[in-house]
Amino acid sequence: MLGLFDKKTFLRDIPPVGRIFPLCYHNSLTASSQKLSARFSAGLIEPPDFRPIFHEHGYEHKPRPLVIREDENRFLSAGWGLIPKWVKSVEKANQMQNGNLNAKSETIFELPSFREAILERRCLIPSTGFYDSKEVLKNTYPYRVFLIHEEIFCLAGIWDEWTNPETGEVKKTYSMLTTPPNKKFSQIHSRMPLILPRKLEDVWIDQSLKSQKEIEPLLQIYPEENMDFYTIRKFKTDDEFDEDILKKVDYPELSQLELF
DNA sequence: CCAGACGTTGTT
DNA sequence: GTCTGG
DNA sequence: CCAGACGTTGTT
DNA sequence: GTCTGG
Repeated sequence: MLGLFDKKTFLRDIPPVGRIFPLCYHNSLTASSQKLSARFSAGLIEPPDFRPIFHEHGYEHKPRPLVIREDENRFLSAGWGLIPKWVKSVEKANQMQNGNLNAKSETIFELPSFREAILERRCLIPSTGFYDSKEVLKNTYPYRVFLIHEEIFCLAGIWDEWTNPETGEVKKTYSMLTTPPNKKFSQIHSRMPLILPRKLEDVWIDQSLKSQKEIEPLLQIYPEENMDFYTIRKFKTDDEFDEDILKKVDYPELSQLELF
């Protein structure tokens, strides 16, 4: 039974321990900087070389514009995946960044990585649609998800600043909050980004809110009525500026499966 | 006290 | 930085 | 992005 | 080489 024969059979027949499942980590921001400035009443966009992003992939950690409030709104350039300021090594920082693409809204006030940021450093993550994949029979089908009545909307984020102990470089990073899905979204995924109703955008980045009691009521599951989605082509690497990711693509076998 | 973790996802 | 486990 | 896997058999 | 998972 045991011995030479058969480690691999054993591993395959038992659910893999620690198997990791997909997170929410594909986004887009296809608006021009003029449009973004107008939408958020903020000048000079950061990063200064911003151009519309058709497919942003979280594990690339590329700086992109967020919106924060100081005296007035302003853009802040940060990379996806929050590195807490207390992380001591570059190696740990990289690991941590990969693990912190999302922050679960249900536990965000307790966890060491997030509890200070949720009280003090909330940000808007402007988006023109995010992407998520549905898994069916071991295949993945990517979807574009968007709001029917709002070309540009905001996902809830928190951010932090970390100093690289080797180079002294200061890095700004952020996490995207997640919630359970609404009924419609649960067709494709079990977790959903926290979409902020437009009326709550100002409140979210209001720095005078500093307690769990005030902030917790903002962590709501976005209602499905204003959301829609459709299937798109599979993701590729280096397709950040490839606008055909926006196009609807049908998967006949998926439509077949959905009949049952 | 010191060392090590600090996170996300879902349940074949 | 702060908490947990040994 | 990077790291790691990448296969076969039959069915309690 | 290419795909998947994190």
